Amino acid sequence: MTSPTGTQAVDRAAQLLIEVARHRDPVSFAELIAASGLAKSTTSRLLTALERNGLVRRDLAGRFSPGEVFVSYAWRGGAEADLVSVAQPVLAELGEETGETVNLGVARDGGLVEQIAQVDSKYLIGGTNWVGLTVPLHCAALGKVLLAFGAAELPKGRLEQRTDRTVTSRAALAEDLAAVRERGYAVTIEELEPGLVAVAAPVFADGGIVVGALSVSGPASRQTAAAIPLTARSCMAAARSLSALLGHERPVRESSMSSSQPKKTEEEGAS
Amino acid sequence: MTSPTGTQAVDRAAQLLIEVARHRDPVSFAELIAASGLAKSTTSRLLTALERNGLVRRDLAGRFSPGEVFVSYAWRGGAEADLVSVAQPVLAELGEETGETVNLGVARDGGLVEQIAQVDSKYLIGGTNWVGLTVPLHCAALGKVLLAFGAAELPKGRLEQRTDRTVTSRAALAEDLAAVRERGYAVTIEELEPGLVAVAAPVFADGGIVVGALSVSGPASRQTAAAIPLTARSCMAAARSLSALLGHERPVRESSMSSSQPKKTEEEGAS
DNA sequence: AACAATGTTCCGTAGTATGGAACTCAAGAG
DNA sequence: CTCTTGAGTTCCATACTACGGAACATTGTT
Repeated sequence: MTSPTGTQAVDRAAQLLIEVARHRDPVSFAELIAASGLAKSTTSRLLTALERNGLVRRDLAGRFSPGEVFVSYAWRGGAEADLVSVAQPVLAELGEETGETVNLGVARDGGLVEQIAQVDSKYLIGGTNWVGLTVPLHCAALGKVLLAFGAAELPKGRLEQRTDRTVTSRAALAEDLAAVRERGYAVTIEELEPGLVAVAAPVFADGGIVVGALSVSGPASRQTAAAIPLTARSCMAAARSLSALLGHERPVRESSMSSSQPKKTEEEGAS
Repeated sequence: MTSPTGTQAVDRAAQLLIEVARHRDPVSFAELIAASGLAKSTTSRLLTALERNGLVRRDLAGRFSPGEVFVSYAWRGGAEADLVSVAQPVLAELGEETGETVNLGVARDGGLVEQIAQVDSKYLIGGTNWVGLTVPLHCAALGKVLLAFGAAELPKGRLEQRTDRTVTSRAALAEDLAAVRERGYAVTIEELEPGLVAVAAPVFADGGIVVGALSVSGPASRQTAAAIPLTARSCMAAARSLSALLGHERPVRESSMSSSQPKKTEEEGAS
């Protein structure tokens, strides 16, 4: 199927590396041979090369885990920085489409969600800059998505009553979250701040893990009951395309590069 | 062990991948050519292969960042799981050596430190199981190390007074942290719980980032003023070897990638 | 002690990766 | 508008590199 020439060794090594990186637990040499279908000697040589370069590590029992390169990438928060930069064009497009304030949020410990990227509303009445701001999970659309899809956990203790519409009963919230899972998006109507309505949808990474959420927020005057489903549709579509960029349910890769790729005449924000 | 034979292509691809993973920002094709000293065509072929396998990603401007494989590893917390398993033997040895309770801790948001691995004391009077437990940063040895080395931040608000020896003044704590940086280890004497003394040292990952801390805790009766420096020495040694396993200050890896290296098979020290 | 299982090294050969050059595409310059 | 320049990909003959079977180490098992 995939027969791009001139990279057999690299492709094989990459497959071994992926096999190691995907598994939650260390992988044995034998499993790697089985998974790759390569000769023992070849596998050994490739793994030694990967190990020498710090891409895999071998434990005392001879099993393999991802190496220092992965570890340091993960610890220095590379994935989050990456998320922001990969997300930027998607946010921009969603902002363009809805005209409202768009945010990307991730879970923080302590029952909070932090907005890590934003595109400002096109209207004069819109959100201020929320980047870096953390808000409670239970009263934010972003937070509800993260809760609903298991990317965050409610803290113990009472749920803060931000407005008179904030849901503070855990039972009521649980129902709400079930609805979120079913619909695929969350809505908060004046639960965080009077007059503020937000819609959010989950962003998945390769492996189906929810890593964040995408939200569209606007004043209740614009985001009426009638408008919300439309906003939600756009938001979900954007979240899906972002997920795709992160490798979630990755589209079938072109087996041959010969077929011309669909041209991207997408103009990027001038800068 | 260092006999790079039969893996030229994989080594080159690995170096390209590392170059991409190390940089905080996307790397351009031209930079990669310069850094690797490879021919354009070769570089292009290798990068295409890495991209096809999801190890690197190419943005709209054609620059490279780490791919989905890295992203999903990082998001599912692979690094932390890895830390625990890599650390286990080191903890065990430190426990053997000191006889006291040994813990590995990492920073959590909200001014807390969580113990993620433990080796129990050999004595009857020792720690209970603290894995999963979180404690405030300012009154734990682990926490002080994380604070001193920039792996955690103090929360706003008052610092909880756990015992009458807990340091609750931010100024006093700052001095304490300066001392920690200088000595290379932190000590808490009955600051978290009466009768409990702990010593902790930082664990670094590749890149010099502090990812966690290693602690030895015991009753004040055993960890006397005289014993503490000795315990600290062991603790620091263990932390250093754990850091080494994570790639910190790893033995000289040719400064970057050796440029202008025509095709001479360099004879690195005789095999 | 002999065996079994697991992983590494050897080595001749086949076939794969290599890099210069040609080519494509896009963006400025004239 | 055409010409030029730069960035990146594809092509292709060559020869060097990676391949894999088998021998060789190294441990663990009966």
